[in-house]
Amino acid sequence: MSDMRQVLAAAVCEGLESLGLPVPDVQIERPARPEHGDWSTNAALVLARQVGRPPRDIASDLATRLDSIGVPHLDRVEVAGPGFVNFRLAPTWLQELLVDVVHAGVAGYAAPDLGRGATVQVEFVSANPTGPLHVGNGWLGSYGDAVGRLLQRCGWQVTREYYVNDTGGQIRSLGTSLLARRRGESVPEGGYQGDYVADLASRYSGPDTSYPAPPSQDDVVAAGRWAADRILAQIRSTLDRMGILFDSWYSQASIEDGGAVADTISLFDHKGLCYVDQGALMLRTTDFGDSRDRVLRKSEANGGDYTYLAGDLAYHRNKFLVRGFDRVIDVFGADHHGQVASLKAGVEALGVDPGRLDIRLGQMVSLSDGGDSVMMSKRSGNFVPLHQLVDQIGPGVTRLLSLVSSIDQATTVDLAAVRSQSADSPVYYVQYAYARISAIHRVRQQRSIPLDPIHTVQLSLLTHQRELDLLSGLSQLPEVVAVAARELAPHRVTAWARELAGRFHGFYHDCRVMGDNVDPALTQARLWLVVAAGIGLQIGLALLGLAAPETMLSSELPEAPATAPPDPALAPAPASVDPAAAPPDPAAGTAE
RNA sequence: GCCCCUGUAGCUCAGUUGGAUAGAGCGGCUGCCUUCUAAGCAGCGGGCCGCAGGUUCGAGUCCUGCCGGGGGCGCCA
Repeated sequence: MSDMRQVLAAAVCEGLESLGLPVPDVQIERPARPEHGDWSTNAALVLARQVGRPPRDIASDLATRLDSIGVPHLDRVEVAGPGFVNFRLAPTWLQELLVDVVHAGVAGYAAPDLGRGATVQVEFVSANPTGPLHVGNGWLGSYGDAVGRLLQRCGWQVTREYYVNDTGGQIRSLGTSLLARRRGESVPEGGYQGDYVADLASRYSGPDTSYPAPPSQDDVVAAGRWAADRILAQIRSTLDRMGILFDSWYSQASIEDGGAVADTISLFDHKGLCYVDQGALMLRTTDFGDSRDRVLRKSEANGGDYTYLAGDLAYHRNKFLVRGFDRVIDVFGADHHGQVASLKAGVEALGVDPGRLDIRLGQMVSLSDGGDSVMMSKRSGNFVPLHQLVDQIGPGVTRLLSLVSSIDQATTVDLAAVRSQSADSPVYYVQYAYARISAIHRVRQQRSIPLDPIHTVQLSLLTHQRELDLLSGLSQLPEVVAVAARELAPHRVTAWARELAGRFHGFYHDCRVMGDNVDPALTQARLWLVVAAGIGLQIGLALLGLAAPETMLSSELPEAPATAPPDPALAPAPASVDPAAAPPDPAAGTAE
């Protein structure tokens, strides 16, 4: 596998050393403008001050030296601008890359082993089962899911987990609301007002509370748990539709019932980190950077229950010390910002290196409908549920919409605009490119055109700018995947996939693969280029959790696009292509 | 008051550890289907990258200060 950046970096180092110059942090970058070459380095600019010579002098010395070193594929070295050294490569570079892509296949290309088998738990969504998911849950859901796919591709052992908050006051409140509805009474202040509660109440066959006596605590909890189970099933089904998958659903009640909260607190106590203040049991989180100490167990006057933090720390003790994850990523909404400092402090108090805990806050998603903002309040029951949006625009469009921008960016979803533009969604742009690739392979088979083994094909015929642009796009995927995984930023993959689809459409338009006017040798080269583009798109689409459809007929475009559910089989689909032998089925392994 | 995120084209957003003349989609206008799907391609128009300083050979990107937007600072979860 030829990593051009490394090859060039090594050459630049060698060149500088042979000139007797110090070797700085050599940066090899891809210039934005084609006239600046395929790659460039700023080494001369960085060195200028240190050495006390004009940057262009250094650059031109370096350029002549590099010319004589004999770097593979290097066509020309030029000095430009304030002192850049620009590299222009021969097309052989990209033709060789094509072979690399085909050999590596979907499973092997752009799969840097960054995790080296370390375990990572990604916890996300974790919405309370007291009502349907809202759109914001969906956004962070596809984010967490995509992060899981990315890390998995990059050599981590990933566990995606939903923490089910199935205990405590919210469940009681849900039970109270349910029973009130069942008796035909209005839901009490602070209860859950949504229609789904009335709906559930009509189906609840629990204790008959139609008699005047008030329901007991047991009745309330039983009703609440019953309702939470039903709601959780709905949540699951919505997430399934969007291809947001979990390996584990972890019950908060199971933690509390197992006594883990008490165990965790006694662990703190043994370390001398606890004290009692006004009847409440406190944890010295200020010892670990928090702005104030936090309550673990409320005073008797306040009910004497454990706080949410105590449960959360027990849960994190479970993650790090019981299940032993090397790394934990918590994906929260920005409205949980207030708990970050105490959670991090508490984890450190457990004796865990806080660097192993990564808390990612997703900024808020707000909705508007043609300019009027739409409120989202679960308790009032006045909000747009995620499943409704999915019904309207389809899971694929919803999913990609949530993966185009960074989660650091607060977004406003204009429902009116999204509905009217869903047919123009970038997801179709990318999927259509894949469908075109599939169509080319279908037609090839229909016309009984053979696909010769790649080592017998004249890839040097691939010199059209469109062909080279497409290959250049493919060459960027490994670094895009690596950066996206490092920054936990799947939207970078989205940007790449759109870009690559664009390059493919351009190629498709200008470069006919098969036909009477096309030299058969060129057909062969282009067919392999199409195979490679398909591999790249499959990788990108799988990372984003989107289907790679073999056909998209415009007659099926109508107003309500019913996108097939995304591939549940996760990232690297096992569609390896044997480059030496038979023609591949471009869509193998990405079935629905 | 303090903490986190953020301000880029009419709208929604990209912009790779600071790189050369800032990009895409949508919307507007104009061309291109006898060929492997026009859900496509090509072109035109659209910008004081919130403002002001600073660091640097070089700042949309880093630092400081203002201005604007969102979120958070519970014995709630």
